[in-house]
Amino acid sequence: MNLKQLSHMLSLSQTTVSRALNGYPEVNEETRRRVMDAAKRHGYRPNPSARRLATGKSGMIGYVLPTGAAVDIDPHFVEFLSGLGDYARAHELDLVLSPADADDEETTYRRIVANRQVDAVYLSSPRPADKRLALVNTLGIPFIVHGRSEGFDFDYPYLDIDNEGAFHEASRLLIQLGHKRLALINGNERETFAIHRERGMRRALAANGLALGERHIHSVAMTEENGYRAARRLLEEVEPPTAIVCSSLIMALGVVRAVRDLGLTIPGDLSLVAHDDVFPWLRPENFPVPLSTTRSSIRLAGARVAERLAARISGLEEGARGEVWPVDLVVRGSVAGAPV
Amino acid sequence: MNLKQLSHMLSLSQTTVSRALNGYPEVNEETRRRVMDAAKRHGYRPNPSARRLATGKSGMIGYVLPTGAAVDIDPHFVEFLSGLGDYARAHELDLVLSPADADDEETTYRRIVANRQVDAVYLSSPRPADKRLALVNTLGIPFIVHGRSEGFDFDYPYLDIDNEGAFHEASRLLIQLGHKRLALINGNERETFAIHRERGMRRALAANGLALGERHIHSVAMTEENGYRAARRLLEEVEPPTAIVCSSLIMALGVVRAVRDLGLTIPGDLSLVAHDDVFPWLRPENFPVPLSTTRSSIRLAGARVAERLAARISGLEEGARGEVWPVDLVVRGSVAGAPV
DNA sequence: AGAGACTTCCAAAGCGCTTTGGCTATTTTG
DNA sequence: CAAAATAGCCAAAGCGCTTTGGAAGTCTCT
Repeated sequence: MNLKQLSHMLSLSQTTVSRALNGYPEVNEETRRRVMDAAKRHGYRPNPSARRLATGKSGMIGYVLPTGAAVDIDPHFVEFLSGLGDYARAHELDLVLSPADADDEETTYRRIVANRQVDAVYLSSPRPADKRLALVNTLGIPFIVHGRSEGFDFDYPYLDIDNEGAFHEASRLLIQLGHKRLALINGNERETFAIHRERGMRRALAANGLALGERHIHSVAMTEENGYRAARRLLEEVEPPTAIVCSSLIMALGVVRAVRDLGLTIPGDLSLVAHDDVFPWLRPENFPVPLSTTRSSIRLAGARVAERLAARISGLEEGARGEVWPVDLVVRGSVAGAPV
Repeated sequence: MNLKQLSHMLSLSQTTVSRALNGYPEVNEETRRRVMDAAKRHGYRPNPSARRLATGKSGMIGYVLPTGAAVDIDPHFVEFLSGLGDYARAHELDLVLSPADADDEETTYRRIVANRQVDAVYLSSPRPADKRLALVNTLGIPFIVHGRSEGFDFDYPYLDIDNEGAFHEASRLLIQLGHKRLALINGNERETFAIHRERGMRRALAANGLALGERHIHSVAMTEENGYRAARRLLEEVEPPTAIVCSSLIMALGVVRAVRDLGLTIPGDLSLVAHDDVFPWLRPENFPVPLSTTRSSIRLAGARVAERLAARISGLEEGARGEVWPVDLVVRGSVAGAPV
């Protein structure tokens, strides 16, 4: 059932039927009703390919997926996606994943924009002065960044959590508990979120006359193994830290293992706080010692990004509005006063 | 730069240029070269929307993503995706994720097929007599199932691992080590992979005059917490199992925690084997006691599915070819002879 | 040399929608 | 009451590609 057939049944022109369906004003309400009715009754659905060709709009949002033998997709991605899907489903928005060589995402961005394959894109894990962001900005496709960049002379729309605030609060708590030697096991130091977290921690330390030693900060890919290694190295120092703040639950697993291997205890010998993106399959309250966390649901962020992308596509949202979500500090058994 | 312009520059018809570019035989090789050259020089890329409308082919593969507030996307998904992307990237294939209400995926399948949004789809986590599979089969869109179903009177193309064989081998090993009370912590019992694993285990037990008691099998969503709970319940029985086979590394984390909580040890009191889909961020060799596993890279499976989908789209693969990959049994420190 | 068979190219008709630029009644306005 | 404005509809021109159905030119064969 296509427009031609439908309009023929109704003895109307394609123009009128199209307009009636798309809510244009220049059509009699009575006529519109007739059209809508017939459309529903016959299950007419405009052919998206045709509509695309005519309008240039695809009804899809895009994401360029960096891939490569050495590239691992962040497990957070799936949770974000989950939230995105929650919103997108209700609006019949599809998501197009365009796999790209991690070393050359530009080509792919250019392609999907030139081809008008998607109406908007979102970027994640941005870095300072991220080239993708500059690119997408000049290409002129609607977009939203999940996270933030730095060092641009233009503004851009983003959704981020208050990473700096979160780690500032976590550190402040530990300091108040008497800890003086804090350490940070962070994510990739080139990503903005990691920079912000470090900044928040340094700020809290500085405010109390403390500092984060060169050796007390590890920036690594967020795997269990890296968490373990970093923790081992930290705890085997001459003057080991008495508290660790860690950028992910997965790394925290490794930290816990290291602590055990060394015959230490949490929170007796070491206080531990980690950031929790809220995975359904790994929860901080179920750690051997319930883990204190800075918590922010990445899933909700996904839903919000989808919502804002939809708004931008339909022109409801404009400009470079940045949105920063506060982060909860959830205190559980893994923190205690500094050992004497 | 569109076809019209390009053909005009070359003083050729659109027909000829189109054919030259698409490798049709009825064009002089000399002409083809000229066309190819000019196309490359001017960076001509056919507009996919137009091509789609004309051919009905979209150059994309689809996946219907079940979503909902209570629905969690499997973390395996991201690894599978990673593999899929590896292949797809090289072939400029994009992946369309269509979020669907988990209780009504049918509507979405029908939509993407009717709209010809994608050239092929893949299904994952199939169940016996899975409705999606029957649907997709009648809708006549090329597809591949990642995993297997059961109870259909038709064949279908799939890629699966030998879950039954894997758990058979794992169980056999444990039995050979003298274990008589084995337990299984499985995934959702309605999914075929879980059924196959249980079957493999039962077969190994039966071959040795043993059985899997009602109470010695838990089928749960694969989270750390569920692994913990199942293990607790198992180990607090009057006659607790001396060996557990577990369907995922994430649940195995919970098992290890339970064992510790109860003051038991691995492998002294309990031998443990888990299935490993090969996550980059959680590796069995890094468990407190290195974990024995049945191993199969889900990432490679993703790449293979993409490859086969591409082959089906282009007509290179036909029929209902099923492909079953063997699974490695990797023995590490978590298994030992049964306690006396 | 003329018929038949290739080879090589082209004009034009789709694909199914949106949108521009009228055209005809009907209503409003001065 | 004529002129102007408005409401409601339509024909046709895109969007940019593929593909059908020739047509013209070149070879081959008898």
